[in-house]
Amino acid sequence: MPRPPSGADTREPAIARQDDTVNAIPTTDANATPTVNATSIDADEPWMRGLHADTGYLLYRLGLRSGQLFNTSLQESGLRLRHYAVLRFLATGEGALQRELSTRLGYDPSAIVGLVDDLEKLGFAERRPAPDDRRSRIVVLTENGRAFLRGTDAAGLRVTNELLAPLDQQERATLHALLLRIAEDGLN
Amino acid sequence: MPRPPSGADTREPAIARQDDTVNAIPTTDANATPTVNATSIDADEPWMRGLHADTGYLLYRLGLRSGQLFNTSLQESGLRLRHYAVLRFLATGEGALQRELSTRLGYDPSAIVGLVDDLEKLGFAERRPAPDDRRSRIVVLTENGRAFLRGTDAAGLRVTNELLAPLDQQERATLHALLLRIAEDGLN
DNA sequence: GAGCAATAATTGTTGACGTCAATAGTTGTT
DNA sequence: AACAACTATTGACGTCAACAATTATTGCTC
Repeated sequence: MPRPPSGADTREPAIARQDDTVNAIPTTDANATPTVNATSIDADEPWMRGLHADTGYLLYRLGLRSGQLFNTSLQESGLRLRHYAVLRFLATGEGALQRELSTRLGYDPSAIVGLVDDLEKLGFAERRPAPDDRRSRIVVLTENGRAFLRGTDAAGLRVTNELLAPLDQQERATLHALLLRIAEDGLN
Repeated sequence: MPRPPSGADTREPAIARQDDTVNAIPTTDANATPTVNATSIDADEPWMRGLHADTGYLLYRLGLRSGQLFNTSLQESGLRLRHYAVLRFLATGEGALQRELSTRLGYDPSAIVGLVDDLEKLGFAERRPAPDDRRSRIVVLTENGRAFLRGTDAAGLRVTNELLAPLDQQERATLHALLLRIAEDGLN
């Protein structure tokens, strides 16, 4: 049983397709690669461009690397990137419902449960009953959690620095701005 | 036994406490949060910035989204992003050793095995014995594989377009250039 | 020319992760 | 009082990355 990549992701994430620029195809494929030689068939055929020609793939790959860097930098603290994300989110406000964490961070509600469990176990966060709705729990940072964030802030910056090493300050700023535009688009 | 954040990715199972910075007590939180009020403590403290202030985290998150988009766009073909990556890599050259695929694409050798298995099963690629080293296998694109790439190229472009929707052509170019610089740094 | 370290492909295992379905407790509405 | 919608939670399934171990093979060395 190989790997029939059957259903997985989900239902139609509202793919707003737009062929606007798809039409703008090269049209320069004169040589139809008769034989399979030519050590490096330069990208005169769109479908044989290198992967790095694709911004989407670059994002995918750099995202992986970024996540890995974050995780290794966090590993001695016993947390993972997702815990860190929750902590950082909690630090921006005044505590949040688990539901809120789920939608804002993009994690499944069932994932939030485990993450908050871990954070609670480490004393970095607490669940408190919501006063107005007994179904909800409000998750708040503890003083320990704040201290932890203070302590790992430098490490976080170091990771970002390492990742963006080849860029100067100016370029980092524009990169960040561009990424932010994309991220906010999808209501992340 | 929910999820003790113990050993996972690598060694260092230790939960590891860190008192180092715990001593570095606030100094600016005059109000020791006696209650849980104070609607929004503005980001005058670096460690309570929003997550989106971190380029690394943005990359991580957008990488996820990019991967998902790619996968959903590919799912009807029975392949996943990683298969597509292999195909695209094969298309750039003249076939490759599995070892080569592993190092260049950044996947574990054991992952390559399954990927090539699937591609072979679909008739998109073939394993051939390497003439000079009987340990190695050379993986080559079949004509079917080429046809498949031609067919899905438009879909790939559509995905990238959707992802980068909020950016105009100029901005996409600079984003791509910046990402490429980063990617090539780590020898991807 | 027989041993021996290194290497390529492979198998198997483990933990993290995303998705989905189901359930119990709760809320608001009718 | 009944019912639909919602929150947190549990459990299951499949994908995926990271490793360890194994087999076949190579190249080196003594």
